[in-house]
Amino acid sequence: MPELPEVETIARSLREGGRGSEAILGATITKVNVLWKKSIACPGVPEFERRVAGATIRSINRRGKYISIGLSCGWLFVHLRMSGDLTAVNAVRILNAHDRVTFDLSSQQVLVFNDTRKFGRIWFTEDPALVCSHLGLEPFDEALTGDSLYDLLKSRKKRIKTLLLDQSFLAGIGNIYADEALFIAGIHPLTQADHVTPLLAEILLKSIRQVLQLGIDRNGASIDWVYRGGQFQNDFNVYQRGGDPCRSCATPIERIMVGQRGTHFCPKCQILF
DNA sequence: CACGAGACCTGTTCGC
DNA sequence: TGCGAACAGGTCTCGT
Repeated sequence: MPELPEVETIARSLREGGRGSEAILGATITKVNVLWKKSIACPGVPEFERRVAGATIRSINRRGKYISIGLSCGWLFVHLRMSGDLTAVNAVRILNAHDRVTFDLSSQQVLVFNDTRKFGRIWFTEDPALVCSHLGLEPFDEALTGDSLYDLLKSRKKRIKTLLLDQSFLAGIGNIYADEALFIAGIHPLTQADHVTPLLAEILLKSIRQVLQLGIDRNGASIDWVYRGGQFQNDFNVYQRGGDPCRSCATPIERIMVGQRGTHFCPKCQILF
């Protein structure tokens, strides 16, 4: 499910409360319950439970599509992959279907990792680089400019859509926001990255930031049963609109597969460079 | 280096 | 109505 705006929304909810979550900053983890062992990426489950129990939650942030939770003794990183969710609720709560890991808190709350498809993973580490050193720049990083994006693109032969999904290129963009950003930019998803000119790179960066910011403003997108509360799905121009008329020129939106991902675009508004 | 296929998983939707 | 296929917001690994 979650791309940058959804992960940002979830992290903010845990930090400040909202979207069905309570704020948990300052709480101490009293007990860890691992219900699906594979949800723990590292270290092993016994060590994970032992080391995380007793830790105090000091910070909650986002890096790429990871939620980073700063503890008194290290870091928790949570990647929600396709169907994960992380919420904090009052302790009086019955176990729900697909709950994979729960953290009992001193504040009479429970932090719950729920993940239908079991793709999500949680890491505990003392060294954040171990988990996220492979990530590229944040799309809103001030160091990222039209010029620097052009520099990153000019020697790459990949299709632009594939590159936008590459987390070591930029961190946080997923299938929805890649399609939406390329539509705003007027760039065909199959355009080879090194065909993007400096001017196009400038336009693409603005488009990426525009759709991500709108997504954040709408609390993310909620498409089906997985993630609720977001409203960005009402602003889709192309994603899941195959066959529907383009909002700009009325040409039917096309759907193709790019790198085994459903890809949506307007064949008239988006130019293959 | 770039791409496609397959794996990891469960649930919903679509076509016959 | 039933049933199998296709598809889903992600990422890793392997073969070409």
